[in-house]
Amino acid sequence: MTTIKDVAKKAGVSVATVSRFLNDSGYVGAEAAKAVTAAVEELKYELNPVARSLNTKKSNLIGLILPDITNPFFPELARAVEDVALTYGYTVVLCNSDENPEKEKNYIETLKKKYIAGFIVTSNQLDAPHYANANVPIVALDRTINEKIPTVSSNNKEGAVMGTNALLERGCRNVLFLRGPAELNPANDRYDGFMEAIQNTDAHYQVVTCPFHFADSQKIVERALKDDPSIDGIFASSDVSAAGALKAASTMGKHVPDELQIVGFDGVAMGEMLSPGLTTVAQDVYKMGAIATRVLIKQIENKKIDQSFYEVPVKLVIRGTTRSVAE
Amino acid sequence: MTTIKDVAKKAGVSVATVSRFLNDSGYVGAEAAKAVTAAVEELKYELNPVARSLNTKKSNLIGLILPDITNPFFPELARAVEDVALTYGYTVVLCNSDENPEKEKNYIETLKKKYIAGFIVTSNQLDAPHYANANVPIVALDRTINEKIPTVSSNNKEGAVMGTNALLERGCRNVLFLRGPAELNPANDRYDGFMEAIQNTDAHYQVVTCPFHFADSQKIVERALKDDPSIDGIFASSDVSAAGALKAASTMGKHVPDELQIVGFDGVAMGEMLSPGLTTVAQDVYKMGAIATRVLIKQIENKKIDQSFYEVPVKLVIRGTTRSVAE
DNA sequence: CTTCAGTGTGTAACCGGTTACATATAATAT
DNA sequence: ATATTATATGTAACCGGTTACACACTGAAG
Repeated sequence: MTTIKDVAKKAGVSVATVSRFLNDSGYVGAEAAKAVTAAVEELKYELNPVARSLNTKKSNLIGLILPDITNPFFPELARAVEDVALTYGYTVVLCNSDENPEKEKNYIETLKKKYIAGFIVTSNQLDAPHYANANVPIVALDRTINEKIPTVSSNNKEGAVMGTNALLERGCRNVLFLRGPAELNPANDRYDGFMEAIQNTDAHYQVVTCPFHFADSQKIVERALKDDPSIDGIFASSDVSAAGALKAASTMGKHVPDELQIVGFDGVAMGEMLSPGLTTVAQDVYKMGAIATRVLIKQIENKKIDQSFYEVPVKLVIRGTTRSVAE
Repeated sequence: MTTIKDVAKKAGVSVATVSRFLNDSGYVGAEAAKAVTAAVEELKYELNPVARSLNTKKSNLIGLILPDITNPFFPELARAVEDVALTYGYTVVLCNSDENPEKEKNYIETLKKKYIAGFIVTSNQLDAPHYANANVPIVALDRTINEKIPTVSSNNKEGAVMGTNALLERGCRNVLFLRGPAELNPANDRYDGFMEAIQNTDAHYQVVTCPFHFADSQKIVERALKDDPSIDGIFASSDVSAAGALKAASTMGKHVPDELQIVGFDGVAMGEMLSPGLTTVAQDVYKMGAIATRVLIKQIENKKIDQSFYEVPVKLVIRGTTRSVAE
């Protein structure tokens, strides 16, 4: 392995000059620069990032902390983070937290020892001290941590309004809202949007709390449909729940979309694979991940960040679980 | 930050003794050991992994190279790798290669500079030199790289036999096999299994090559169904293709499973969300990832590995896209 | 002709560990 | 009693970089 010393010798300068040249810091004369360039080229020198880290107490590692990569929402996020990180020369460490604060804290501690550059975090531990006091750049994704930490999120409330209206415009008069867990910020925002859209309307509605879990959602919807067969529209706070609802409709012989219309929220790929295809409020998950990563890198590189809250617009994707709108 | 020197001073010994004690290498007297333990405790000393890496040219980083985390097959794998890695004190770096050899090579080079401990690789670049000559522990997942590199894989061939028989036992007489891309080892094994199971049978069959892609699969199946309406069974080499087939059946008004039965391969979570639920040959993806990681870590820690090929059994999961078996 | 800021470069300390080597003592073998 | 081995520890070099500091030179300002 060739080191900076080899380069220095070959170029006939000191290691300090080579280092300065490589880091574009301090003064380096034109001749020295040329000699170093040539030596680097000839020896195929590549800087040792570990040695650098030890000095600078910095690295190009980014930690991505998420509850569970297995949840269909996250892979796309991870993909975006990795893509953007790569173009900026950063490397992504994957951390499944299972929403467990101990695990999160552990990751943070472990990676800080490696001089991790920063974290992108998706967590429900809203105001956990290990984030607030982490003393390392952080960007929160999809869920607010605290005011000092930049957040990127979907426009959940507006999305919920859009989704609700989609159902109403298509003739639903008795809507079941599948509300996500109260600990989740986005779930609350979606709930607010739903309420805002439906409240001054003559439509009936009911709200049921429902985890973002397929089988549970299915069960909950089956019961709701049994209790009130006149439900003609379901707005689920997540696509997984919507899939559960669709399955419930299928097992109970409710025809979708003729007897029952369903709208999901998320826009995961699975939605189009269902039959009928799932109408949903699609988040631009990739974009969220990409923005989060760029904002994080700006923070890391001490560049000014213009805002501390980024809201990514959401889009209604009409597929087969809703009818064409009545004029 | 407290360093090994602080500990040495506090314990009244030299840094060498502290290091030896911490690494359990060389001799350390009982008194010294006690003093060091106390000092570590009192100062809350934690070893700096970067400094250690610089010396030892080792790290506890594991690279996970996969085509695209967005592909529903991989998140579960990643999850398993991360889980196991964590219990052994390793950290996982996520690498989306897009099957691009340049990107793969790049990751390997970049991470080797960080003294990465090893790689888990899922790649189609079967005999790529950057793997064969990587000079770092590697375990291949799901796809064979070369003979020297341990591989863990599903029992694809046997699984395909099971899937085919499931269709035949349930009365299919004209089976369409959706064959995966020829570059993929598992696709070939599944094809072999299908052929073996169907060949000495009086059932008709046809084989169509079909990428592991939903919309493409749907289109291909729609055409096949149009060309030959007597097809009464489809065995897809992947669940995503099976989902496409199911969708095709739905758009063409073929009732599943009465007129057409479908079996997939993979066992991804999406399968149960479809209506009807997808009958599939399920791989134990988590187990594959877990085994791969353990084998890799054994390699890293220079422990003997008993075999170089691990085959994880596959399981037939019967759901709604197949009928109950005729007696 | 000083003085001083800007430019260019090298020496050596330092980041926080590991480890080869030297040295010393106690235990065992011959 | 002496040689040999196992145990125990410290000193200092080293891993491969960064950077504070000292020093030298140049050109412009006063």
